[in-house]
Amino acid sequence: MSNPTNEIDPGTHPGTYNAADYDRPSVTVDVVIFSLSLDDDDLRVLLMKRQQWPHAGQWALPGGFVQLGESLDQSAARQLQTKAGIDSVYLEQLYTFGDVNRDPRTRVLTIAYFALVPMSAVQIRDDEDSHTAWFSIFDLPALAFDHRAIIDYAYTRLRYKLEYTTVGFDLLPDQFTLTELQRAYQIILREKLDKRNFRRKILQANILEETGDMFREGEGRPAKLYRYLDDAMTEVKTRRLFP
Amino acid sequence: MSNPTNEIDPGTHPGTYNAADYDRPSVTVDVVIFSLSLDDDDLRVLLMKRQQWPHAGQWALPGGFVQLGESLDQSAARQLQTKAGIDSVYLEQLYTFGDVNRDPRTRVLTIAYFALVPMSAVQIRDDEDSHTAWFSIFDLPALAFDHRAIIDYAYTRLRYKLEYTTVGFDLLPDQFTLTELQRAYQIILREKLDKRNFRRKILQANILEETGDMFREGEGRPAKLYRYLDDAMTEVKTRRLFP
DNA sequence: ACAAAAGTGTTCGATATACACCCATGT
DNA sequence: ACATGGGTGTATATCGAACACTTTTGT
Repeated sequence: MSNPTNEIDPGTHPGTYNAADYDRPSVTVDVVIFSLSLDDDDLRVLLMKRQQWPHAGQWALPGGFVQLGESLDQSAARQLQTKAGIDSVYLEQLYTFGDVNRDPRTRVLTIAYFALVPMSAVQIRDDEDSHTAWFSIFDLPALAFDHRAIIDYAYTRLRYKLEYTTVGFDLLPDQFTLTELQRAYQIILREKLDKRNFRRKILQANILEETGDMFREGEGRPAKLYRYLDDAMTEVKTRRLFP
Repeated sequence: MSNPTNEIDPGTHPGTYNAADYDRPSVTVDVVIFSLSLDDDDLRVLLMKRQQWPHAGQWALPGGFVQLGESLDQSAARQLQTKAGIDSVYLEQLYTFGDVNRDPRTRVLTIAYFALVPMSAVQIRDDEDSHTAWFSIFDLPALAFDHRAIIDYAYTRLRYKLEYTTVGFDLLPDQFTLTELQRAYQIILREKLDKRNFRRKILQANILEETGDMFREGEGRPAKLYRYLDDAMTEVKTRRLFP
């Protein structure tokens, strides 16, 4: 595992060498873009169909090389813009995948990000280009590279964060009803939540304000619309939102 | 931010190109090695003094280049072995730091890891080589690169994980008393815990077994020694160990 | 009038928190 | 005998979980 001729340490004991002279892996960023479809109770991920070797014809996460002049966060944001036309959404670094043979071409590390985009912001040219499409996280096709593992990891993190942060709001449009919010939680957590308990807890957390408007659709009593108070902390202190 | 000539996507739409032909950053791994000194109520980090430019004379995290033939986890484990002589400890990937100018030499990403080593496993040649030393996390010297930010991030993660996992045990030797365990928690969380409540909760969690031995030192009643049940889950289900 | 969705309180069990004294040993 | 650290139980407050009916609208 240890290769003495390559055992150089730029961080602590650099010799008189040029860091750029040594073997370097290729580095990409891949983004797991989540969105919610409340209509059919589905959590979806954006995938792109590969056109070339390796894994030609398989679906893969949107991603690309990290350029030398951009930070990792910038690179991930650029993928969102260029691949999905999405701007300024929730974006968080997830994990760096670096198994030696995860890419057959050469050594490629990938820094995985996950993004949450509200349904309303989704204007992907989905049909214009059948190489880009949304897939249910509960029914994924075969995926290129280790992208299945990356998505699984991202979904675990999403469920986890939902319990003690307010990331759920990033999947909803600016204004939403409490029923919509509850359904978002139910889809992601895959469990039914009690309506009264849910509403009490979310309102007691003091992170929502009524917009004053109402949402009417079809029959039934109109629902109050709420807005997320952005200045509310995103970490819900010491106690979980949904323990 | 977007450079069209470099806008190639190996993950999704690779052209007929060689991934290795494009600009690649250098990639290192840096490890935040934590240890506890129960004697003086201190949480410590292992640092190494840099000998060369840049930041010569400043302290830095142990780390080094990722080699093409090793995974990231292997690379981190190798740093632990070669820099600190430590084997098989708790080791977890933390975050990848990739700001454009974090290293003045060239573009260098670093994948930060954090390690928890029990006091008993610490046999660093600390005085033999004054370039390696332990520092209190509460009183750090000036650090090279962005290593201060990396340590801060690692400490936040450690405190956080302590509350809902059992990582605390990885900082203790194989056998320990409940008082030692409580002090470990108190040092990391920086708060005093109630003795009775602490003991009740940790014992009710069913993750410890009595070794049968007693610990005697100086005056006072001897204390029962406990061992961590390794087969106990490390994630404490849905409820926090210390809410 | 009725169907459909929004909205609303209370009870009960579990858990967290606060708190003070006796026990076993070394000196 | 006393100093030192180990070990133990109870009462109260808070929080989570379970549970069903009324209100407002469209048709």
